Amino acid sequence: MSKHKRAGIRQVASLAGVSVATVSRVLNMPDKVSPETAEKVRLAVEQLNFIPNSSARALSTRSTRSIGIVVPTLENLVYAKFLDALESSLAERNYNLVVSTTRKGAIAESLRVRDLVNIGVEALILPGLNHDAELLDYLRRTDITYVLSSVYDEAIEHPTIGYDNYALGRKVARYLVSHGHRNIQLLSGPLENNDRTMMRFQGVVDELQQHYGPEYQPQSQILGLNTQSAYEYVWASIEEKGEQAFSEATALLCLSDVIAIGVLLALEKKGIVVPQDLSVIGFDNLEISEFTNPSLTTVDLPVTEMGKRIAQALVCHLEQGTPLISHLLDAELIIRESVADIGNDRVGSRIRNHDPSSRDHR
Amino acid sequence: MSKHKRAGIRQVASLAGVSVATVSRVLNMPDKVSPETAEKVRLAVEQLNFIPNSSARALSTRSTRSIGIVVPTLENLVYAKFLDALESSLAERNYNLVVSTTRKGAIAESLRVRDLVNIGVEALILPGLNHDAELLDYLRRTDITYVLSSVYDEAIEHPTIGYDNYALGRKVARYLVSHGHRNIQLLSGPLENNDRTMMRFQGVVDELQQHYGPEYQPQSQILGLNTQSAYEYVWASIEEKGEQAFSEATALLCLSDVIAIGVLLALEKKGIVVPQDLSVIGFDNLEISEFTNPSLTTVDLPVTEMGKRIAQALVCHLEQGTPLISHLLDAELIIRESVADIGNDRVGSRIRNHDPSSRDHR
DNA sequence: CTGAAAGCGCTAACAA
DNA sequence: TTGTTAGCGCTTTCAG
Repeated sequence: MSKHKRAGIRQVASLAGVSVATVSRVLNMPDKVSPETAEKVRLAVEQLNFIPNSSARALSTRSTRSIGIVVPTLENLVYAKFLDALESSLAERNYNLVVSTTRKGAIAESLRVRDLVNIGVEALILPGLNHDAELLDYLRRTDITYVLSSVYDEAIEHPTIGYDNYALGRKVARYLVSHGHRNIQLLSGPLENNDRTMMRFQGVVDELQQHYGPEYQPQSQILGLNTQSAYEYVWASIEEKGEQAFSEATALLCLSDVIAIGVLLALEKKGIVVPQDLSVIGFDNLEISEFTNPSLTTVDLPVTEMGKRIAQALVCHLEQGTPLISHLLDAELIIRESVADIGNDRVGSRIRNHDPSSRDHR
Repeated sequence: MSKHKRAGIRQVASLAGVSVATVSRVLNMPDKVSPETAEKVRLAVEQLNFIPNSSARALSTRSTRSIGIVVPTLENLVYAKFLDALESSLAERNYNLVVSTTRKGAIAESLRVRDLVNIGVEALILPGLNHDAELLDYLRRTDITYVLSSVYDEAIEHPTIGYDNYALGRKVARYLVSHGHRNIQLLSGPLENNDRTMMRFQGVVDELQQHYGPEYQPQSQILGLNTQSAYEYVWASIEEKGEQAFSEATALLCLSDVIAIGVLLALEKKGIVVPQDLSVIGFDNLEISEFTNPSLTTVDLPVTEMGKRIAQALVCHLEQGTPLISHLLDAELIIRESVADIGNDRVGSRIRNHDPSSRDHR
């Protein structure tokens, strides 16, 4: 196909009868050039199909205008939604997003970070708190701009922009408690290397223990982070134990909507009706969660807002040196139909009074 | 935070007591350097936290090792799955993926392409056949490597790597016909600017007309490409027309699983049982489609394979000049529970005989 | 408003 | 095996 190499700025310059400096000017600061000269140059650019060499420009301006992110996988709507918002916000500011995955953990995150750094991203976004110490150290030593997403932790030395997963865990548990649930079964994705899930888990447990005493331990089951494993787990449980598979529990608390949806579908298939027989609650608020039967009560994670905030924070830092500070984003509990109020006045009233002193009233 | 500027290759060289060429060698072809020197250099690199400037390298080697893709949005699992596979395959070959979205068409694709070209991607991936003529012309003029994904069309002058959406439309329609369906209602996402949907649509219509005569026209409804619009459409139809909302149709053919899922959920909510009362068939084979009630019969699009093929084709072209040729990928119909066989021997047998001559038998 | 020339930081001949 | 040096193609002073 291609024979002739691409035209460079000098070809353009000579064809337009001006200097390369002028060509560069019409490209980057057109108002500093007389309209006629500019026009001549534009013609030459057009004629030669000139595309400025981005590497040369980047080398000269020391700015690649690209930002990298490493996620476990793109096959997850929560990440997809976040990335979508991030990409949009970055694009508005003329930055590009380079995405990299660890293939669900199969490749070390630090390796992917090196790759991104080597191709010249100016900043990095890493979801979660849990990263290789060496990686974090590397980032600090090499003075690379980065922010941890999907989490908020002001105590930590890294900038975090996200939500408080622990608090959300408590919030969800509290909601269940306020609806009279005591025997709650937790269903979660893998905990290892996923601090967000872990924090939610811990939040749930702590909240339940606060209400039901320190010896209280909810049942829990760790599944894959997908609909299939949840579906199969519920299915198998019912096949095995029959009617009383979940008889000890009044609610299934799923740490992710993809799991909750698998649960809902399997329960339905098996004739267990939600929320009459069993309540289900999720995390993420996927698009579909509004339309399941019954619709799913879940936590709406502010991933779109998070994408915007991160883009803004990073760009301000890169361009104006604004310090990167942590942002806490609010996540709302979306109350729909999948949780029943199984009555429990004492607990209910205890919850309604939210200040610490109220606990002394019982 | 940062005061001291990053170390360059000369600092490393002088600290290691060697020349910059040697440093470059240990970085890029370690075996061409004596182990001792290499070690000295590595130490210096370590000590100075040296990160080679990617722009300088790219300028020198004229290779950015990055490939760009423009998609409408990331919030769609079909794209997400494709991107995931693409990214993995690219990463294996040491290329990076820069993703860019048109925000569901809000921004001109050609603009996003310019952005990608300006930051130096070496190749582009554009889904579908339908692109601005000027854009395609630009790509050809400027001699940028690109491939059209998610489609296959050997007649066209552009390299396409994907599936034959028209043929798939026919395949799905044929399946329905073979199960005795005649009154079929099509439910699709937006047709404008989406040649893939359009081709499927056309394939369905052509196949049906082949069986039921040229005057046959299936009912059809265009919806948004999401679960919500499908759900709401079905819901509203039933609210409005009651029992006979879909009484003319025996099957709902959805050109996308996200739509099929909304349909399934709404039908279920309204007490219409699939497939006894109405059959439903989809396109995409999302993870969840296997677990819906009933499970969804759908077309499994080979997006993972497509990602691999594209990565391979592009990299071979860039590195060895291998010509880019179109690849046709096979997409399988996954038969599950959502389509009933409503009997129709004549049609059934007509279908089973697949060669053209069989049509003369009627 | 325009041009000459000095980099930007690395790679790759070429020479030693 | 190692060093010298000339680019890579653009941006950006600094003069004019």
